[in-house]
Amino acid sequence: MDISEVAKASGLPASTLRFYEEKGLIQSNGRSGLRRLFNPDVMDRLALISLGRSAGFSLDEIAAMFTSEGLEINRALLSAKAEDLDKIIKELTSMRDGLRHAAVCKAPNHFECPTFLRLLRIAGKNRSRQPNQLQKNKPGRDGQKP
Amino acid sequence: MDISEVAKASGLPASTLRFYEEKGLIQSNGRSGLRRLFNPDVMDRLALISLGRSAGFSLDEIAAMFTSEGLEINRALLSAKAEDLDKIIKELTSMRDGLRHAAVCKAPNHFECPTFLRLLRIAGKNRSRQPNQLQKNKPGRDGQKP
DNA sequence: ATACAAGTTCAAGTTAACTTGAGGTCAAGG
DNA sequence: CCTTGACCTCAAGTTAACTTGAACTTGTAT
Repeated sequence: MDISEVAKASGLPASTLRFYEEKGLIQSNGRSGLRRLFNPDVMDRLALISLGRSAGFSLDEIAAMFTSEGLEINRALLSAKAEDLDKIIKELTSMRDGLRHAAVCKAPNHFECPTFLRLLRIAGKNRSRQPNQLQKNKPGRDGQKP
Repeated sequence: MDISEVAKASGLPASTLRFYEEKGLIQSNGRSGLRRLFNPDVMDRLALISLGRSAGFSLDEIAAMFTSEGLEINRALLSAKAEDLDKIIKELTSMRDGLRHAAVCKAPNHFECPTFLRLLRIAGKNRSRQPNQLQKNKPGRDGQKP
């Protein structure tokens, strides 16, 4: 596959694929002239990277999991991450419920609403987590220029 | 309250509080000499900011919710965010389960495990989300220098 | 044969959310 | 009075994860 095929199939811009290669997250297996050639199973790697990112691993952490012999995941690390995720899920669930409530709450302002305040208190307990930013919808930023 | 009290109570370094003030996320209500004085209810604000961050809002989005008259949340936005969260929760749940499985999976490598592959496919569907990075454990970085 | 779209490299730019550093101020204690 | 520590400002630095731009090369279509 050439880079644009991989880009298309993965939804990632070519620049990201090059960047990932440079980081050692994926490999191209040879060139045709200058052009990288990718083995189709790079798609699995990319899926795995995507998974890892979604699960909160940094690219460096993911790279560390892909040791020399393909993929060799540290099982303890997986378990630990699963537990992290579980915690996050519980918090997000509280927040979702809190948000849903706040959206329909009749109190004159949210600080007078006991439900909302309870939510705040839950959120307050977990100050240790960094953002999980959602992608901004910058229009037309897909790696293809018009 | 002076800034160090707020810092202590909130767990945030003073530099972050100043930064938040500059961004308009919190206000100090006056000075004693140079020093900022904070009204105790800044703590509620901070809790709300923490909540917002955890729920995936950027600081700018949060700032936009705190309109002139204290906090005046756009209810439609809240609902929308609740739905976003719900989606994220579902995905994270799949991932958590997938990770738990992978951690104990007997297959010689994860690509031969159908459960893991199913997980990959789930993760693959959701390439639009940015990381939710967990805080690195940099030791001794708490805003207090020795 | 030549144009050109699609590759390539490498360095530098971007964004969010802070942090760090240099240099300055002030109130209280010795 | 003078030192000290906690605070201040403002500019610049940091990190992750990419993106952009400039300048160059190449396979393919005309």
